[in-house]
Amino acid sequence: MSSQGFELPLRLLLAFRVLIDELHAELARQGHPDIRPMHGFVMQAIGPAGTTAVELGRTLGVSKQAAGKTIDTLERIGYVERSIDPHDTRRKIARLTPHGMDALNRSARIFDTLRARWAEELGEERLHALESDLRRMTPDNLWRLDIPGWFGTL
Amino acid sequence: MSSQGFELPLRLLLAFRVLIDELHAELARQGHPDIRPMHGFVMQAIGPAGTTAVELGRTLGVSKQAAGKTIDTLERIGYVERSIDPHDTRRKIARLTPHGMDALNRSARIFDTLRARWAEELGEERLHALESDLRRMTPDNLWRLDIPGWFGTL
DNA sequence: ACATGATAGACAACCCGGTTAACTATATAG
DNA sequence: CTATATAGTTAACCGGGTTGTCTATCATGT
Repeated sequence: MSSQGFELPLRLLLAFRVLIDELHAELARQGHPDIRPMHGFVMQAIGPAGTTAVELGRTLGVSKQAAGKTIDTLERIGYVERSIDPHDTRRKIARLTPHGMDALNRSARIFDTLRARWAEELGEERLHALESDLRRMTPDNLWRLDIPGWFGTL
Repeated sequence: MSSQGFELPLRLLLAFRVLIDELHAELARQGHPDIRPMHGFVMQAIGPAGTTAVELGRTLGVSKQAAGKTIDTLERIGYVERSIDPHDTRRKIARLTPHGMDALNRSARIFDTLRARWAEELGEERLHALESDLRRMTPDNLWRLDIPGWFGTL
């Protein structure tokens, strides 16, 4: 009895949170104290070419309003800037500022070093197997989960 | 470049969400459509003996007010009931109702079958290795993470 | 050239799960 | 008996979501 089944999902969440927490501790040390856990993923989704609220909402699987709000806050704290699309004055393209790109680059590097620590701890083979197993059990598209509000709410 | 480092945390989150989503789809089919993703974990934390808001807050690592609110909603939807502690009339002990215990038991069974599906897909050895690796990389205490608000916010 | 329909964005009201601060009521220790 | 600690409640707020409604612009067909 006692259902060890709870163990698996909890460990997955915990592992995620541990990585995210270490990332943000390090990001804070490196000059990005204001950034919030999802901002890195959002900026990753914005990409180098920039995007609009509607597009961002589609790729993240949230409403355009939610995406718009997130862009608002990223703009407010200086990680994103908006400009109107000259070809379609309805559209406002959100692009990463240098500060935003810096955060994204640092996030990537920090994640890489965290992964390296895991590789050290578990061995590269074990870690590789873990990643491959996780890929097997999760959808192809990392972003679009088709679970409403999967971002931000348990 | 291109930092495969994002892959690991995202896959962990995704895997968690996939399990949670399947759990709640099945729970809804089995007569618990109103339950929310964290409620299962909260009820697990409440335990068979019941608990108070302050205690629950401590074990979950959230404020007593947050714990109290969660108990409020669980009470409203009929999964928990409160009664004053005769030995200390300040305390209100929240206990699972039969409906709540039913949800908890079903959750445990569903998680077990989901885990079994993973074992089928990956092989018991691989899954075991995965669980053991996750344990290696995460804190001992599954509940108390000491990340403020780790529940519910990315 | 113009009416019509689709699309982008903004705004409001709300939900959920968190936070801190301030308060009441009870218990306990000196 | 007083002082302090504790349990619970309430209120105001935040971050990230939702839906609904509205305006402005674009694109298309007659």
